[in-house]
Amino acid sequence: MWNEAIPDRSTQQALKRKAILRAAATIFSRQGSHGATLEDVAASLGVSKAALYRYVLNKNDLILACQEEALEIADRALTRGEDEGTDALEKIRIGLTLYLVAMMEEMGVPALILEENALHGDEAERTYEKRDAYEIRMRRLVAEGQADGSIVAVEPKVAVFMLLGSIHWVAKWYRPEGAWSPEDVAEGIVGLATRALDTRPAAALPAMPDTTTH
Amino acid sequence: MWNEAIPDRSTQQALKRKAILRAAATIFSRQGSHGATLEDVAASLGVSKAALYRYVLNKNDLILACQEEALEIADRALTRGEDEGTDALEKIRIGLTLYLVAMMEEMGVPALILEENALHGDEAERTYEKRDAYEIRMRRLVAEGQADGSIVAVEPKVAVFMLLGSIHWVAKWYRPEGAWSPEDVAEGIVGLATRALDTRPAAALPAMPDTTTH
Amino acid sequence: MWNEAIPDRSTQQALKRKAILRAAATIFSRQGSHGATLEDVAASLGVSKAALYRYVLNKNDLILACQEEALEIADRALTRGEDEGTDALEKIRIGLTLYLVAMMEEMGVPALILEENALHGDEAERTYEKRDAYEIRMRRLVAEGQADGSIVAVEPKVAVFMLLGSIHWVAKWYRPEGAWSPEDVAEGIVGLATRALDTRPAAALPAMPDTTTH
Amino acid sequence: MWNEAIPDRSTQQALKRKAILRAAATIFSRQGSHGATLEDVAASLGVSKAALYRYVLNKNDLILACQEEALEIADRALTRGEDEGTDALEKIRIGLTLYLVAMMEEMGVPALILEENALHGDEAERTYEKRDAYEIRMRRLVAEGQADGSIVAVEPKVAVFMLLGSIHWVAKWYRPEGAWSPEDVAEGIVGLATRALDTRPAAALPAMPDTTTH
DNA sequence: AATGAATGAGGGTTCATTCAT
DNA sequence: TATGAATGAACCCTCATTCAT
Repeated sequence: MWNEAIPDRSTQQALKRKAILRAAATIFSRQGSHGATLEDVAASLGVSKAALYRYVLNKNDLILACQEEALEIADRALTRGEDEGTDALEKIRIGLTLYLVAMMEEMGVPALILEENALHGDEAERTYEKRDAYEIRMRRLVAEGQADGSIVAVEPKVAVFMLLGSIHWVAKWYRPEGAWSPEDVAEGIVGLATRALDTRPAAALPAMPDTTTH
Repeated sequence: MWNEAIPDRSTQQALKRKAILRAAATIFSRQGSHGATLEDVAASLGVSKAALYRYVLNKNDLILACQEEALEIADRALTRGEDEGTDALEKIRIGLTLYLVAMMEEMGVPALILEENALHGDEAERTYEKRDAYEIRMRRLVAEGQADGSIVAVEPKVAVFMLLGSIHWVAKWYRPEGAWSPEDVAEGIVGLATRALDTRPAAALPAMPDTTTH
Repeated sequence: MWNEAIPDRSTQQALKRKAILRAAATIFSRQGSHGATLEDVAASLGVSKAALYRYVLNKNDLILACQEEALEIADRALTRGEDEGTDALEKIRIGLTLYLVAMMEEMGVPALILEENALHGDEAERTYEKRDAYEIRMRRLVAEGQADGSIVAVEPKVAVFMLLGSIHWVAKWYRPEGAWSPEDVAEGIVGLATRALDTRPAAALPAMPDTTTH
Repeated sequence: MWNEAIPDRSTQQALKRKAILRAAATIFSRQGSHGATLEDVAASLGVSKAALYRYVLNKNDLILACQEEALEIADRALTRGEDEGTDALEKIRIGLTLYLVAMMEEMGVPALILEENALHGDEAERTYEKRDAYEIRMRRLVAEGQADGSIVAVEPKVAVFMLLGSIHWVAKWYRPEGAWSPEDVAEGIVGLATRALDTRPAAALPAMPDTTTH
């Protein structure tokens, strides 16, 4: 009854692992996976480098786990987009917006940009496949939008690359300390990027809090 | 490996340095500056690692030079855009398109993406300033476009981040062996990205050669 | 009075320490003291690594204790050999045979082979001295055998090294799961090794159970 | 013509690799492969740890190479024994003696004793097979000797284990600074060990230079 | 001008050891 | 008493950099 709040051991473990992923994602995202040391990650959590190894197999495993987490968030977000959107463009808009917000909340970073040779090992193959699957899913939505009249005629691949570029780039410039909330940023950037595909683009776009520091 | 014509000594030097920058840019862009070794760069040129040190001070200098080169190309491209475009949106469109094409031709990569801590040293400060100056220049153009009626009302910062994200992301997916020429890619992606800002967006966009491998 | 059967605390302690030594000896003998981790030892006992520290000072102490145990077994065996053997060769034969059997039974390994730098600390000196003392005792027996006519003329040192090599090597090849019992092995290998010294060597040697797996 | 004596680059490389193997074998033999660090090996050659990596893939490769070298020496020695010996016992005697001498001369150690888990990787499997092949070859010779009447009736496996134990153990006690030359040691220990198998054992054995330090 | 060789510094990983529970 | 968690030291390995040739 009253020990509901006391998490058992395995929950503790999971929480700590989650915290490590979060810290790692932030650092990987900024410095690149090769430029980030486990020492960096550990220091940002106030623990020793060796302590990480109770929660993570090795650096590669950590990178992989971050990427997997991001992909799952992306997938879940897109699924909700498909459920809630009325046309394909709206599905994409919702999917990407939720992705950015969820990443910020759960991982502390808007997106995870990895170098080409960041992942290796058998597990990595499967992760790359998931990433490809996500892109294909997006392309299908673009094609769907062209069928339902919500999206203009463009090569779907280019459309998706353009969207993902805009989205992922947020990791390069967004600072949580700034004046914009995660929602501001997500709606602002996704609203703008999807306008490129919109067959009936609005004249005005969501306003964002003014700031001189950004 | 690097026998061109036989110009005088200092021209030779300059040519070889240029070749090194090109090779380095490609590799840095793919693997990140920390994930790429000088051995990688040297190997891609068919020379020994030690040979690089005749043309480059050290790894940091090499990274810096790549970044400087890219910024100069971006600046030159934008200047031509400003000269040739009739309204601000067109200036941007031309500036970005020329940037992508020139990068491909001169550096072998559509863009150079660097990690946050890739540059260090005194020289690096100045380079960061140049990069900021370029972004500010872009933002001014967006504001100009909002004044001249070619660009919709959006926070200029967001507009520029969205454009640069789309543009830089090309480095992640473009493969020169593919069916799309540098011009195809540049026009395709810039055309789409700038449509997001367009007050009078076209219904159709430039078609691209069909391909199943992309 | 009535708690005779219930071993008191210190007996319990001693029993567990003995079990740890046994487990450790087996693992050290196979993997070398440096190649074996305390984790390995603990796992083979089904306890946690930290638990070992209740019974053992540290890894060095554990190694030392194993070696001491082995030396005591060797000494006791040789003493029985001297008591029971009629000539020096027989004393040696009995001493070595009993050693192998006792090691198997008490320590789980036929012999403990340690690397040169396995032991360190002050205690280690005394252990090395005991080991030397055992070798000297063996050499004296060889000399005694040359006097009583049971052992051929050889440099006693070489004779002892040859005997101990044969004996210790058993640790490298003997597998308790195999077809040979500890007694088979001990009599077989000691019988053969001592035949090298025998002035009246038998034409035949003790037969061993046939096996194709060894 | 006159630069015959100047070894070309690849010969230099081979020489240095050989020197590394020699140094490593000595240290591995004394401290065990796990107890020896590459720092130890490098220091004994007066070079830096990193320098080793120009000649060796990694530590495992180094261990493997040492073992391979020892096995080749053993094989060559046994082949010469088979060529030169008149009966099987003499073949073994020659083969083992040459092995010990050659190991001392070429590797600086009389034998290489490795822990059970010293080798790993795909290559290791093949090395273990070679080692097994050598033992089988020895057992066949024992059987041959029982057929030609030179060797007494014993289980060949036990005979070979006893011989190899005596031989390998030399690594534990032989010191090149001592009064015994490699030949003294080899003939002394092999002479004694093979006497155990001899159907017509000599009454006396080769004398060895007297020494009180051994 | 170019290269092979060598090195020091740094990062990933393991492990003996300690400590709070 | 026993364990999970944490750590510092040590080791393997890589790589930017230098140097002799």
